[in-house]
Amino acid sequence: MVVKGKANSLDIAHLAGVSQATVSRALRGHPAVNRATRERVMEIARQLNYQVDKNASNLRTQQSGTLAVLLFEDPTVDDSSINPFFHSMLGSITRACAQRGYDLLISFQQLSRDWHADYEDSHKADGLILLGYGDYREYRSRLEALVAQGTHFVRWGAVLAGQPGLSIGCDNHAGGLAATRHLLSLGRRRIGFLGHASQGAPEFLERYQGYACALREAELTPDPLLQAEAISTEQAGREAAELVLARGARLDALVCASDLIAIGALRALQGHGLRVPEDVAVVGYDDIPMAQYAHPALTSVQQDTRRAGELLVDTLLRLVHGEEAQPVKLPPLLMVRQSCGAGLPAPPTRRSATVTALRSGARSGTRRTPR
Amino acid sequence: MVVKGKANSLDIAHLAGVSQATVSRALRGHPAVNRATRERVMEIARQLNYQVDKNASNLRTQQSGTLAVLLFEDPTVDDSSINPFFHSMLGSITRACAQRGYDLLISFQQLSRDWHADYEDSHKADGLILLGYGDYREYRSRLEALVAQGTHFVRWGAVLAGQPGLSIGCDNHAGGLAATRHLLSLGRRRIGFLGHASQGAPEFLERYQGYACALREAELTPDPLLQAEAISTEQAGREAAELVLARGARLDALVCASDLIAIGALRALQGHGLRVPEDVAVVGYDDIPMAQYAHPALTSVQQDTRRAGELLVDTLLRLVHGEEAQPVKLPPLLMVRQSCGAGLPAPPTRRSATVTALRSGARSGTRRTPR
DNA sequence: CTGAAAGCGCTTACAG
DNA sequence: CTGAAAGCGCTTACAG
Repeated sequence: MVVKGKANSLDIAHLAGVSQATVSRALRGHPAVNRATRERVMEIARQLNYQVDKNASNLRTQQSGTLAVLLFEDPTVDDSSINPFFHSMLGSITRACAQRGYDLLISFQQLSRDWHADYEDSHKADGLILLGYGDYREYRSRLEALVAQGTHFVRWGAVLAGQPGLSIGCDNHAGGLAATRHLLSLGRRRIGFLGHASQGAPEFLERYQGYACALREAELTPDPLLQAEAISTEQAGREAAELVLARGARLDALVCASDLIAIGALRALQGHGLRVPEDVAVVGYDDIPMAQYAHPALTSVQQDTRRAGELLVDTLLRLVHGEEAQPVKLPPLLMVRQSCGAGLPAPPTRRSATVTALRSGARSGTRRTPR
Repeated sequence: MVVKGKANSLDIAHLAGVSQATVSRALRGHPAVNRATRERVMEIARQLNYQVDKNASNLRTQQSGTLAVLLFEDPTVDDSSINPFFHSMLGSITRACAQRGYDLLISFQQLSRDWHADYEDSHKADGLILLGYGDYREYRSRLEALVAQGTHFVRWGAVLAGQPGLSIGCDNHAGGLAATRHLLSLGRRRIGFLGHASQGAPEFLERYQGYACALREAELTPDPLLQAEAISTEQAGREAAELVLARGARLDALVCASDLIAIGALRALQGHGLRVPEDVAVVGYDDIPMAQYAHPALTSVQQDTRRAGELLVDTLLRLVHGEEAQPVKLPPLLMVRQSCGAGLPAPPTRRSATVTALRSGARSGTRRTPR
């Protein structure tokens, strides 16, 4: 019962004394196969360590049993580090795929390069999961091309009307709203926003709009002096906070569009001698593992990555199978830790960051805006 | 020039007025193809958005152009979080694969379940990369099965003699040595070790041996009272530190077999009112992103994940192509931050953790060993 | 430089 | 319940 090299279904057929077609049926659990036959075939297959050749079966069935994740990274980010939030998503997608019997291909895409990557056209994957914060405008046309080609895909990100393809995302507006309401409830009034609140980053824009909405509920006006643009890196967060501080306007809290931005902001604030949360409260977004190790531990808006991964996979699979599928907005969850100052005494007499505080504070090493 | 559904090479052949074989040759860059012919074929392929069907070409060539990463997780770990160190490895492997024109399949393996996963037997991958800290003894027999089946694979981990297959790893002994020597050079003498220093976890064992070796160089003896077992989780680290503290022996530093263990230890020490690094210095291992956000920032032994990913991929590819390949031990790098107390004044008068300090310290919530 | 043909290892109507 | 046969879309000797 030794077969040189890898065994194939014909080898098994010979050994079992049946046709190759019957071997194939037995292995796939075709109901019409005689029970004794099936068991004999299965046993021989087991002994030979036989595995169906996926290339052959995929070629025949025109399916791949594989999904692909395309991870988009902002090219300005140091390419050795992925945003930790996407690591978490990746983990949950991988698990969801495995549970459903699909393999997962992963690919890091440079936004700059040509990318639809044609996993589906080349029959390497039945569908694509698109992950990443990038400039949305840059790749909208590419999404449209995917739709035009009939490629099956789902996108993680802002759920917008009139958007090509189907998106699954966190309710970013609700997240920005919750973070800001929480700060307001703690007595903060001069609340800033750090993030790239442009059309090109719809997730961040929605978080900003939630922030602005909460302020208006409290009859406050978002102050442009307390806002600065930042992509999702610690350095951008530090620079954005420096910029806001340099403007000298009063500030007692910061809502940050991501945890990396928030961690950068913490460093900048502390570098200026400001205490977090006593002088300036900070709230982040994503609840990456680092958030709880930040000092002080970062209050953050958590996205349910486990549920998100499952939804992305299940939704994509529905699309692949030609079923109806809906975009979904997942509710965010505010994780309250120390950086928002939730445990502090009543706020009225709290010192807040002013030009004075800024000038008297220790200078941090990296200063981008010389003013 | 419209073809219904996906175009295949025969469609192109008709449009170009050549045989399908010529299309295949032109597309693959076969040198014998007439230049004008090739250009015509390429242009038509481009217009049709044609992609070679990988299932067909792989079936024909008996290759897959794909590698697979199998990530093993300790089943006791909360399955929503992967050790951050492996995230970093995954990122670098993904990039290395992409650069070399290979696709990457990823799969999370439960140690408990059947796993060789047969990616190679089923022709889904040309080779496997095995990643993970698990109980080595549990899967040694599986490695042997892979070798027996002629599967191509490389393993990340301890490079041991007589081990099945080929391993690429960090020089764990050198890492443990460097961490401990550093603490000794700062005047620490009562240095403990937290990690699972058994045969089942050879990486940790090697780190332990480096630790013990450094102590002996300094004419000190590793004290079993200052050692405790821990798998690589924060909780295990906290519990291990609690256990050591509960024994009441004097302690002025801890070498931890991973950063997660070290972060757990920090919490336990601080929960007992001990100051890090003044009372007890702590050094971790892996230099995960969180290390620098720990409080105090964690001194840690860094593994060069970028180089590691490249080496894993290149070595596996050599194996796949039937070339010679060698195991490699990468040199570690000690990243000095605050937790080791490098910036502190001379040590002789330093308070150290004693039974007294323990008893008087605040109690942390989680206590595993009631003694 | 190009074409006709075989064949990679399956799956699945079609017959019986 | 089972077999003979076609065919998925390529690649590559073999001829010319």
